[in-house]
Amino acid sequence: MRLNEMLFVTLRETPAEAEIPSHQLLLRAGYIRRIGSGIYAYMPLMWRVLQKVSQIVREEMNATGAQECLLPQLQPSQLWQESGRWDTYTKAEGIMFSLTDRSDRELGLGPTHEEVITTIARETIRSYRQLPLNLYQIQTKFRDEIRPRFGLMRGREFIMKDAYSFHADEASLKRTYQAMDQAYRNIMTRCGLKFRPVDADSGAIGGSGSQEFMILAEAGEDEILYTEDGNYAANTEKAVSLPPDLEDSPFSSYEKLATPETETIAKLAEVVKCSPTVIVKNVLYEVLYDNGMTVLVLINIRGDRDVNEVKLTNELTKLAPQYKGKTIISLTVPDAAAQKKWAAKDLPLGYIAPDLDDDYIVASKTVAKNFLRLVDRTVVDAKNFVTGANEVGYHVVGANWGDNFTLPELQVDIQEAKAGDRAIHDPRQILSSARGIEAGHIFQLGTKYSEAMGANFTNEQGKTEPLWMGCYGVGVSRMAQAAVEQSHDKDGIIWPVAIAPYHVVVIVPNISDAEKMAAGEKLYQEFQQAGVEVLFDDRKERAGVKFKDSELVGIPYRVVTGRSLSEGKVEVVKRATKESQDLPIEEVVATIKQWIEQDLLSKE
RNA sequence: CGGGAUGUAGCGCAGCUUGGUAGCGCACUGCUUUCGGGAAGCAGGGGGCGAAGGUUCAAAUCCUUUCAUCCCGACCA
Repeated sequence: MRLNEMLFVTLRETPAEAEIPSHQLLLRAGYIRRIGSGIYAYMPLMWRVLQKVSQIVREEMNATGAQECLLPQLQPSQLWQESGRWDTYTKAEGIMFSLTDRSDRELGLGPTHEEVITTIARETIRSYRQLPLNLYQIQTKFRDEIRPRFGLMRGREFIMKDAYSFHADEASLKRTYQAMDQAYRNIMTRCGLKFRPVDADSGAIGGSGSQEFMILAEAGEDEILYTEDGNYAANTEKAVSLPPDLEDSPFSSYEKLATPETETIAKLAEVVKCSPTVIVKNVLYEVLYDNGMTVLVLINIRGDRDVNEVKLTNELTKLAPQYKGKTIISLTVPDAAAQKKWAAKDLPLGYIAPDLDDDYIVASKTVAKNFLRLVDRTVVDAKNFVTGANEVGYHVVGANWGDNFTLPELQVDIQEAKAGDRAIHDPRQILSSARGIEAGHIFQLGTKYSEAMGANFTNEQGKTEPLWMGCYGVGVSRMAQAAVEQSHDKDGIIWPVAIAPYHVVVIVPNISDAEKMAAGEKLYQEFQQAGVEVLFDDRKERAGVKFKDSELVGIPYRVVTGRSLSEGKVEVVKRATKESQDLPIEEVVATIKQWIEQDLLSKE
């Protein structure tokens, strides 16, 4: 491609809207343009990058025997009502754009495609003989994100590869899950990315096991906890750990103490002179289920630990049937306004005890009359602990379960693991923290959707059974930006060769120099004939502008028909290292072609 | 949804306090010189200040409403 004929606009200054390097660089180098919040146009160079990423994804998927297809983005609400996700996706998480057509039919713009694919499966899969199957597509997804951010990192419209597999039994599902795990590792590696697979929460997609592929970068939205031995890595949302040991309580007898102005754990620990680990913290949450039922949740957890709301949400979802609900609409710490709706009297905030009386709640048809009491495992064995006295300005010390408070029956793990905690698999290993960008996520769905939607097959024994399913996603556009986040310098982008929009840029420093222009033109033709993806900078610009642009845009190899031309040589510069050398003009094409081939091979 | 901030030319910004009819840098157009690290000079073109309403002789500037965008938080009392 000749730059002179291309829509090629770079910016000298960073647009104010961009915060992180990858977003700034993609805008400055002219790869993307913002059209609305979380909505971007992919310009010609970006589209080439996205197609390269897609092609790598496609090759790795095909290699596992998966088949590519294309599913509709416009999806009837009926399908989502069958799976039970219409309400959660349009109301609770509010992540699905929904619309009504001229005949008053409700439709959603596909944020994901389990419903569609399951419909197809139930209509077409009859027998175990057709299994296993794995169907995938690469397509634009729509999600009404709460807060779109960082350019392509979290957009409301983005490109995703999603795959869905169907199986006769769990063992077959696990085999495909393993194959996908390997395919995803291959994809990330081939794209030149540093990544880490981690245990993950399944979220609203549901199902049992799931794993995320995190691209390591400081700007990542997720925190990863891992051990140096390589045997454990998990998203903080999901991570389990052994907290630091309990310290001995300085109290041996039960006593009520005046502790004015000790609403926070830090202040309390200072005033009563004890470690936060001997404090039992009591946290109040308010959960709203999909049937309109509000339940107040009282959690007892160790003073030095925080509640992991993802874990809590999972526990509360399990308990939903108890309140005749199916899913959670919202989970909040009730503020003063929220408390007014159900509190019979002022709560002793900051001084709540595990036995906070249920008469604080004004029960009604929509508010459960008792607190849902959950105790985190961190305080089940607490001895002589410190906790609130249900009276502003007072705490109790030397308390024990059984003697002073009833240990709640529901014992759960809802503490948030932190860097520095010990690992469960080997307590000698300490968890370290890193930040990552979630680029891929694979799930073992099990029979959740097939059961809900009646997608059955006949097994070898002639029995009707629900299909086992898995689903597997890759954020294609997110991965492309993540690559920039991971690979850039002060001058611009440094694309991994495998996903660079072009491999070589031929620069003529001054197009009015006929000899240099002719040499550039000849090289451009030769690169093309050799099948090398080449850009030709034949613009009427000064040399400095062309050099700056080539670095900003991040083309891996630069060839300059410049000063050394008189000796029959051209300058070749590697973008990543800025390493420069003069090569005889007749050897350049073959040499660079070989470098590119090596670059691509070494990643496979 | 809450909090913070910002909307003035394609991009980055000034001007608003103290109303007087829009400006700077980059980019863009033409010419001259320059020509391997975002050139210099000269001459140009483009916006009516996010939108709507109001106050006023007069509004980017003051008031009201509204829309959009960005950032932080979605949290333990």
